[in-house]
Amino acid sequence: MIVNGTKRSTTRSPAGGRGANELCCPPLTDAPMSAQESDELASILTALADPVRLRLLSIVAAEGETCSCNLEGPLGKSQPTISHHTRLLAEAGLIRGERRGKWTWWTLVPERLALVRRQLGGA
Amino acid sequence: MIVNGTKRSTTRSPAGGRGANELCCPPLTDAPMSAQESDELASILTALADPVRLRLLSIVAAEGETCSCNLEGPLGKSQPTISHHTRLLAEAGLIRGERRGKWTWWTLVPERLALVRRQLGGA
DNA sequence: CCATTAGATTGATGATTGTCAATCTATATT
DNA sequence: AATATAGATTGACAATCATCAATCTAATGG
Repeated sequence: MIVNGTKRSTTRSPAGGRGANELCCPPLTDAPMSAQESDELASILTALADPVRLRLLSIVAAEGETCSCNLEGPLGKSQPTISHHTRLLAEAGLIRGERRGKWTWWTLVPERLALVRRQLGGA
Repeated sequence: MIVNGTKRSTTRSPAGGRGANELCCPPLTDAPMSAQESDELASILTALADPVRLRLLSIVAAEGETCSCNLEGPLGKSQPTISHHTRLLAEAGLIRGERRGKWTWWTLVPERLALVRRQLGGA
């Protein structure tokens, strides 16, 4: 079922040639990153580098599963703006959306956050 | 000694009211973030969310200590551009610069990266 | 079938950002 | 003092981004 960030052109997984929970690359503190590695990580970090999206993400994580209508209020943003942010987060593979009836239910993709932590020099 | 990112107007530490290695906040996956928390984290993530800066950071981490002149070549960017990026990373508290003679020596601030990892849902 | 509701899409606008040429500052060397 | 070198600063420009009003799509309820 097609929803939000899932309308990407290619058939690639969330974003970048790997599954969200695959190992990928060593921490950036271990060895100089390649241009490709840095491009991929930067694209995920760009999705995270916004106050509204960080709070959105934390709400989704806290609620376990949330529809967009539960986000507009707490975040104080318009419906199109929320839709925009959920789309960016989904394209980055950080959340997943599932359409059920009128609502889209968003859930966290914890492995994706774990990948970021690891590449950021995770222990 | 005044160098690069250190020219900020206030007397605050690296960026945000805390020292780089202080505890601050629980992971974003534990509870909804406040607007202030998300602003602070987003500002660090914004500094990280660029391919050139990620590679710059990984080179500094690998070398242990590097002058700007060792960055222009590997990163393929002009001198002002490198200076711009080191400044942003320093303002975010992710690297520290020390002027010695003609050179500025950059070092990683690992606690700052650790803080980001923890807030990103670190174990 | 019509009205309502959730949310995605489009288009426009103001703000931010990455980049570099040109310039400036400070240090080192002769 | 004159020259050279490392790097910071300024100014400009194109590209990207966050935001929202307006519109469109799809599903629900009468």
